[in-house]
Amino acid sequence: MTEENTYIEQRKKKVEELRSEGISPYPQNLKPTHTASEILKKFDDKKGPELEGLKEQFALAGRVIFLRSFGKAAFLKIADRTDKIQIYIEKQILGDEQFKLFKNIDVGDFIWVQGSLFRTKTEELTLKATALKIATKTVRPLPEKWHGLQDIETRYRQRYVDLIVNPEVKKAFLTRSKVLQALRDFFGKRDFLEVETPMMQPIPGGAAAKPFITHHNKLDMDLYLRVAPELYLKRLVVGGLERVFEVGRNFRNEGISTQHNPEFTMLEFYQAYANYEDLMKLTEELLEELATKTNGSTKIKYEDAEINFKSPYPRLTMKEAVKKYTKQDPNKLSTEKLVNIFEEEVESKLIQPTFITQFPTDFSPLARKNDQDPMVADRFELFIYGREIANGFNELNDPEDQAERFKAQVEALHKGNEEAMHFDADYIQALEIGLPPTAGEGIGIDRLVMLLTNSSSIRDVILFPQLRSKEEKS
RNA sequence: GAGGCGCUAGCUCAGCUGGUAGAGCAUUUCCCUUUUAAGGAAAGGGUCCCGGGUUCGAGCCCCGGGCGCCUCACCA
Repeated sequence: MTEENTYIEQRKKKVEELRSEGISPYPQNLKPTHTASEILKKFDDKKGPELEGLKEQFALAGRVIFLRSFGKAAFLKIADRTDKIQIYIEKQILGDEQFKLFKNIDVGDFIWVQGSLFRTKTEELTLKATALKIATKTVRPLPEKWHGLQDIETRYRQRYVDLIVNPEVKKAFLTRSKVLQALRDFFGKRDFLEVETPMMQPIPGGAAAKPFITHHNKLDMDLYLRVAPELYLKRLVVGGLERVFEVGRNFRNEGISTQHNPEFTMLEFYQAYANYEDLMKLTEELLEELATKTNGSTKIKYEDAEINFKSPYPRLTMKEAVKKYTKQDPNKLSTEKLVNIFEEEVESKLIQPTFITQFPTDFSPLARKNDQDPMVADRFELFIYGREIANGFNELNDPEDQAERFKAQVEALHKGNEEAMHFDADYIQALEIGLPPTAGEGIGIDRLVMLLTNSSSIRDVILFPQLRSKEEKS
């Protein structure tokens, strides 16, 4: 049971009133002929007299988001998926019976209206209703019109309300959708195949992260929610799918923050015969395209910064970056110290898109060693606004080397490092069948969308972010 | 996990030094045929997050708990 209040009681009474008059509060088959934006666009430049000369009738459907009544006339606004448009109601035009029906309508209800167009005294394009139907009677009130819904917790828990009353929220998710569409186009054009690999994996792999565990009853086996699709995607390259990409959810059993949600969306792609330098170039092209398609420009505003996605992006080795941004001599540092100092002192300074290359091999168990310096891997990460956005490298395709790396990981796992990788014998077998020279990359889509929508929290780009459940009273 | 801040009407918020719980919007009723935060008149609406404690008396003070946000830690 949900909690009741006088608002809901009053509106449930209205539902009963409708029923007692033989009107369904939840009817079907009410078809609009137009959308709000179609009408607003098409008649944008038409003056009042021109509109009133039109014989055309327009049927619209949407949610009433605004209502102002004057006794025998009223203005209301309805919102459909495209836009908002004003409706004018007049008793004389609508007739007594329909006007009585209108009196039953509250803000929040869905209605269907038909009528002609005109302009009000203030030149607002408005539909003059000649017919009106209730499409869905609603019983719970929406937040008030000025302040809307501010409470962050309620916004996340009741995203459906947030989407109705906070337009910028809808806009962010439209942008997110555009990003996904654009990146599919981008890889499609380049002959990449979109694939789907298991989210439930018997052996978690592909990233250093603590997995969620679940259980399959019939098989009586534990399964892990994937922390990355990487090892499966490379199996596909072994199988001859030379260019693959997957965009989908990864799950990591870690803390939650403005940068972390337990389930998040990752793009991973693999290209045979490419190397990590090719991928840096590809990444530059991709980000330029995504920024342009979502913001109309390669320059975007993010918090206090202006970020320019125009390529090329500076490339620094990790050691060069430490040298440039700190007072440390990178050659005198241990591998661990180097990485620590990089993370603590350098990352936050990488505001404009910057590639950092040559990561220590010890920290890159799936990456191919550099031919000149086996201590480092041919790997890069892309940082923007101090955040890691992408991670790519030449794939390690030497099965013996990979087996050694797995063994080191398993050792770490046994020492209590819950994020270390497991030994994946089948993956080694796949490498024995043969992975052509390949480079691969992962891009954190949520974090990228944060940048493109100027969102400070990952929760603002995930429709239903993970929250602790509240005590249910039901 | 630690610290800080917050939780009061459907929504947004006020509530002083502990003394009968408030406003705006919204709702209900009445008036109102071109409004743009429409206007006028009246009315109703509260588990002050939860549980203890102190007190003659707690929204306010103390203790414990819940949920959220932020910072840090953790986390590629």
